[in-house]
Amino acid sequence: MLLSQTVIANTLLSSMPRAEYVSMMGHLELVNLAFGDILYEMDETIKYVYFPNDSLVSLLTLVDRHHALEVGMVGSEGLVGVAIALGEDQSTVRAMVQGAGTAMRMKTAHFRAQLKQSKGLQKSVNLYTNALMAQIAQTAACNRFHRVETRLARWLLMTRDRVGMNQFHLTQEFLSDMLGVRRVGVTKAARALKDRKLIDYSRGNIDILDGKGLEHAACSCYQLSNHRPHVRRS
Amino acid sequence: MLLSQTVIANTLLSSMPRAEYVSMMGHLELVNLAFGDILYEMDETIKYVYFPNDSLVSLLTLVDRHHALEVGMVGSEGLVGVAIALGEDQSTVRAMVQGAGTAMRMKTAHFRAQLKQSKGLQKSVNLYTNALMAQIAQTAACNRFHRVETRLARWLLMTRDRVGMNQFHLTQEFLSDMLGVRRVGVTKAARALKDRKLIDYSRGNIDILDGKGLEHAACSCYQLSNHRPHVRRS
DNA sequence: GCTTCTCTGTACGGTGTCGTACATACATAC
DNA sequence: GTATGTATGTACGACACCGTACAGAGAAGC
Repeated sequence: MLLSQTVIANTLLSSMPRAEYVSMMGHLELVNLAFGDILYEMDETIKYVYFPNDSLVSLLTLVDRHHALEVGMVGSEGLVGVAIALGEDQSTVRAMVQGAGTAMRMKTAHFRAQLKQSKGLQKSVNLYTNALMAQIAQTAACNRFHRVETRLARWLLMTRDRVGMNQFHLTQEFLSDMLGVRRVGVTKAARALKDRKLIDYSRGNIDILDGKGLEHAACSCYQLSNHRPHVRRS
Repeated sequence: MLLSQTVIANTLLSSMPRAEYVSMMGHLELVNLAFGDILYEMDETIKYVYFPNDSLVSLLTLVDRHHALEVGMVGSEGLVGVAIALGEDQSTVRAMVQGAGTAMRMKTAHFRAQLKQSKGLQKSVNLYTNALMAQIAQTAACNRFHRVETRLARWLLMTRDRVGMNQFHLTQEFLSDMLGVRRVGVTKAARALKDRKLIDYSRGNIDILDGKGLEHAACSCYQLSNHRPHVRRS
């Protein structure tokens, strides 16, 4: 793996003024994130903030000890642990690795110190926080009004955009916790998309066959929650 | 109305160091907010940030031109327009006055200038932003998993806590946009709560008869999204 | 080969909400 | 008092999803 290439894969970091980035490099640590890793639990103290490179992290809200629901998705465009930038020590959500890969991580104390002296980082993080908030709000409405099949399509597209590939490994059991539905509900929705030749899958290996078609099958929330942050941040 | 009393009703402002507050007083303007006023529309430029005193503001996400859903509720514990503090000029939600009353408002440019020189304000606003984000995430899950009757109970309690009274005026038509359900759905849920002697109402005049009982009828989300921010912020 | 485990598919009654239409009750204005 | 408008209540078929149970099908271990 080319370290120099990996280091700047996170756009929040790569878009920083060079001088600022250099000043924080010493505290950045490259780590491998494995599928299923829990970066932190709900109400748990945050020790590190993570800047995903090619990894992908889900933010989950847990309810009634039974149900889980994804409220946000963080890839190379963002950071995990915005609460730290907002002065809070604990997470209000579970952060779980949904796509294996690498990330840069930094101790919370160092991150806060860096934020104080780095205007560029501050600005990027703030804008990202706002975009994440918008994503969460959009997801909330989407989960309320749209059908599982539609939401699944949106979810797959958002994942594709962040991992940058049309194939990835995710079981239906896992997806049911993301979408907040039964596993059987995922089966039916996935089956429908498969029958329409938009995707293919087998034992967790998902393949997006027709991206354009899948976008058409997804709800308008995809356009909003996914593209808007990118446009705005530049 | 006693002005001096009204001015410090917003806890975000009243909890600031006195010196800082004095320095921003000149730019704070006392305004009356009427029920139904739209402070700003989705994707609209934010001209003022608002610090509600006894007023209450709903943050709504709009979907498919049909549906509306409340994702956040802002009373005297917060401010409307956190996006400004995060460096964004436009709102990603609609902000609508749900409870008439007064608020302090400030031009966005002044607010940003003030933020730069006032550490206390910065800290308060950041912590509130985090609490709001947690509220939105919790609401997202609640809307997904809990029934209308349960959510209505929670919503009424949250409103009560913010207006500080057991009576307020809200039609079922209005409530349907808050909860993201049909008006008829609200009727059935409200009727059930009425039959249980937890609330009473007539033509929009809602009266909470049994607060404790209503808390029992509400979901656990009420405890979390409502109380946690208060505990944390102090 | 066989067993075991994981992942996916199918079935079925139950229920919460939807969309729509219409009826009743109260409030206000004239 | 009558008319009009607003708020609430009732009805009914449709449907998306639930909870649960069980059956196949592919992968991995022995």
